[in-house]
Amino acid sequence: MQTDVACSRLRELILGGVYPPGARLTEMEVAASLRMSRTPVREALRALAADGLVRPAGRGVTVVALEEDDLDEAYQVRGALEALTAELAAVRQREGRIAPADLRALQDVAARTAAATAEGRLADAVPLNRRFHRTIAELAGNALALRTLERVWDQIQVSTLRSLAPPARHAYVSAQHDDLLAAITAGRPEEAAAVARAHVLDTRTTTSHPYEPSSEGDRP
Amino acid sequence: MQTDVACSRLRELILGGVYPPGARLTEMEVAASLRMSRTPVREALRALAADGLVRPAGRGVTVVALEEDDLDEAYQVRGALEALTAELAAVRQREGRIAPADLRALQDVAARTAAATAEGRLADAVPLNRRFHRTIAELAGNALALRTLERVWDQIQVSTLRSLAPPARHAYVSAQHDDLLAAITAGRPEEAAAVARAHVLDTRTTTSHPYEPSSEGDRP
DNA sequence: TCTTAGTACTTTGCATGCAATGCATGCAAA
DNA sequence: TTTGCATGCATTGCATGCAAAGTACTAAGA
Repeated sequence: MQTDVACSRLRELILGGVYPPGARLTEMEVAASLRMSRTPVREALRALAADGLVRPAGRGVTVVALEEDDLDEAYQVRGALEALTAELAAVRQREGRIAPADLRALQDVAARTAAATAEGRLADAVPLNRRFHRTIAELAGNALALRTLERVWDQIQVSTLRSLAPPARHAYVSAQHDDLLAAITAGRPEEAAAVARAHVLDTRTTTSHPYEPSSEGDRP
Repeated sequence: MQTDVACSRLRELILGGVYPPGARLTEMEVAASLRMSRTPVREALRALAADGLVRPAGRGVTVVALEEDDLDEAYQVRGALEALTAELAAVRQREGRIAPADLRALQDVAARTAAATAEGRLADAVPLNRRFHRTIAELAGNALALRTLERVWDQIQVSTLRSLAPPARHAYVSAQHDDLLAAITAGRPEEAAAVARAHVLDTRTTTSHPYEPSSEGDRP
């Protein structure tokens, strides 16, 4: 269907930064550029709004641009959910319910992430990093958690397109990934949960705050 | 707008059990009964699908009917998120950032929930119970967590309409609520998180499994 | 120059028509 | 009795027209 086409196409464009945070989209514009009528575009925009990628802003919609406070919230939710998925994955591993091939695939992704990170290939490292986290969520066997996390990841990704991770922290991040991988591989749920959450919150504090929010009036 | 009307009206009907889990809805039916054209109905159905209340099923959509496995997943996510909101609420309380009036409102809801529960007024107790949990999530000050939890609560509510909580556990539930309230009031984040999560998972195990799923083909 | 009111235009929201799709029903044949 | 197929119909997907609502711009008055 055209609606799905519009949806995935727009998602790519937004996540790719072609439509940057704050950009305004109108039905007619998008319909013209995608060469379809307004109806499917309309539905696609509503779907993206439900996913939190755009939000209605008077006339039309704007690409979501999370404030610092919103990013804090997003990372808190992400931390809680990734702690859950890491824990569940570790439990499954402990109970022998994770196929060796799947575990090896995870280790492989981790290794490639570390390599890309170490060599400074950010264009590779960023998607690999996300894939590492997603693979864990898949191993957890909780589809709802996975879907929910995808939403949160998307929102965070859009709002942090400009500020790619500072290279100085890369070794540190890799070490955290290793710890998480080890906890899961060894089947230690509590440790996996704690490491995952700490890693996510750490990512927040080291990636962010280009300026201090200094308590100004922040009601939209 | 009519779309919003259709959306909230349908949400009521579904959460109220008028359209029971598994019920099939077609655009034309709904449009006729709500006396509007198919276009806003169509958008409303898509919005509900994004919220997980209905899902596309061949022609039209069906009201979501979570399997036991799906309910397990939903409760896991709910547990993780409510642990987060309880923790955040306790932190805010500890830091004196919760208005005394808000805290009293929470205590009030807790008391009314306990009363309704003790007196067996299930019709009151169920919405009050949800309101208790929602009030905590509101106190946490994390809008994303609140929105996400609303989604999960909705899905759970739809799928557990028939099986109202077994009366035998009511005293137990009230005790757990008291513990949670106490941990938040005293500003003890770790304890609040642990109690909240345990309470949610406990709700799952005591509310559910009317029959053992015993691995039969269970497509309706 | 600043403010205000009026007007015109952009853009959305909804309805409806048309075409396409997929499912059900019935019939025929094995 | 069952399987295969064809036909008809219910239902959706998309386009377009029209009306309403909000916004921006212009002009006039203070």
